[in-house]
Amino acid sequence: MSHSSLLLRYSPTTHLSAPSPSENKRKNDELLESGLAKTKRLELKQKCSDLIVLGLPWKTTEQELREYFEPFGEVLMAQVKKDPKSGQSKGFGFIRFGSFESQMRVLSQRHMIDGRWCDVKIPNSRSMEGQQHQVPCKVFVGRCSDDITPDDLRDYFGQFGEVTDVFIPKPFRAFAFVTFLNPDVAQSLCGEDHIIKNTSVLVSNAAPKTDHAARHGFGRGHLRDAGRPGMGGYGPAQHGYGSQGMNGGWGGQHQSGRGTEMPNLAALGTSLGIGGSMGQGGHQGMAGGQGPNPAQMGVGALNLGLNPLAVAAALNQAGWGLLSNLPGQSPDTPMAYSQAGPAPASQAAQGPPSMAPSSQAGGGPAGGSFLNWMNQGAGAGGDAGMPQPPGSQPPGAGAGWPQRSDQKPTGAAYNRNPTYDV
DNA sequence: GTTGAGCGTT
Repeated sequence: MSHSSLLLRYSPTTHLSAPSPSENKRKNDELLESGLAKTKRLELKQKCSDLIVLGLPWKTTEQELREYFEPFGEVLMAQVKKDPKSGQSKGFGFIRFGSFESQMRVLSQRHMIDGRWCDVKIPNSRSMEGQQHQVPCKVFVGRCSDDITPDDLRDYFGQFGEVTDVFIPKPFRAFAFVTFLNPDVAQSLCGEDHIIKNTSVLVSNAAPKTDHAARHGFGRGHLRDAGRPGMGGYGPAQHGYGSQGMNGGWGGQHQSGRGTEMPNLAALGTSLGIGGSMGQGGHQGMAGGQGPNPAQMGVGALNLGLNPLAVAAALNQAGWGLLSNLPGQSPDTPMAYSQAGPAPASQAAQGPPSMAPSSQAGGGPAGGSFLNWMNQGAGAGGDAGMPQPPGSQPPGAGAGWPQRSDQKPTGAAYNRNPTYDV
């Protein structure tokens, strides 16, 4: 199924069980609420944070660092970490942008600074924060009867949107988890009663996993009620996208080996507004060797000139888990995006290696990487939309990463084998 | 005066 058809099919009002008038009112409230939550989600997601710049030349000064990044937008802070005694640079620094758009733009590519390729990332000290704002794709299904199978749940909930995972604890505990591709679908179902196999089940928010120790021992005793493990449920808790813990969050894996609770491209599409608009690469207007001025590019995801795949990759490395190693993913979903994006003419040669499961070996730079491919413009002409400060685009770039003899490939771009986490 | 994966004295 294509992504677009999924979105078209999604309707918050499509439910089998007829809601009572009072339920309808509540439903309206919830829709309102969900809108607010969505807004908040957006705000949370668009907060700037400091960015770490790895791989700086020893000689690069803070002034030079700032000057390099200024074409991307207002630079609020630029610092090069140095040894206090010698004053010698440690080879990395931090920058802070005034706008999220600038941040995204910078995160989505590598940077040639003073002759070295540098990686810009969300620093580890901050990367967990993003995970607290993840959108729950998973719902809790309470009051399950013991004759409801995973397939039953998959079939039933499949009418609302693509189901990416189903989990029924064993031994039987009268509840289950269903994960949707689209977090909006998941949210739209929360608080509703549904009838499956003549059983009325209650759908509510899946609580973040916070207490691994308790779960380990099948800690039924500490559950607040038999139908609701952990905290959350629906209601006021819907306001809170931030999970309490730094670990777990919304990303329970259920030991199923194909965890899909992380935010995905569908979430991106709905919350950043880029879904279904993957056109022909970047803005041609940015092409040309002139000094780019990314700050003048339109704001709003649709006008960012960002390749959605690039955004996904950026968010991924920003700790939002959009891409991950999921060897067990269904084979059809990635294609929905690979088709939507600009198809590289020579995709076999320079497409994201992760598209091909066979390219997992080693995880080295051989054959490039997703980010690699992305930064080449993700295909013909795609990099026209990427700001390329003077000097950042070496001659011949686009045919592959420049491989400097004195600089080995660094960072996640080479260590990962991202596959689409959708 | 060297180095090249990492993660921020305040």
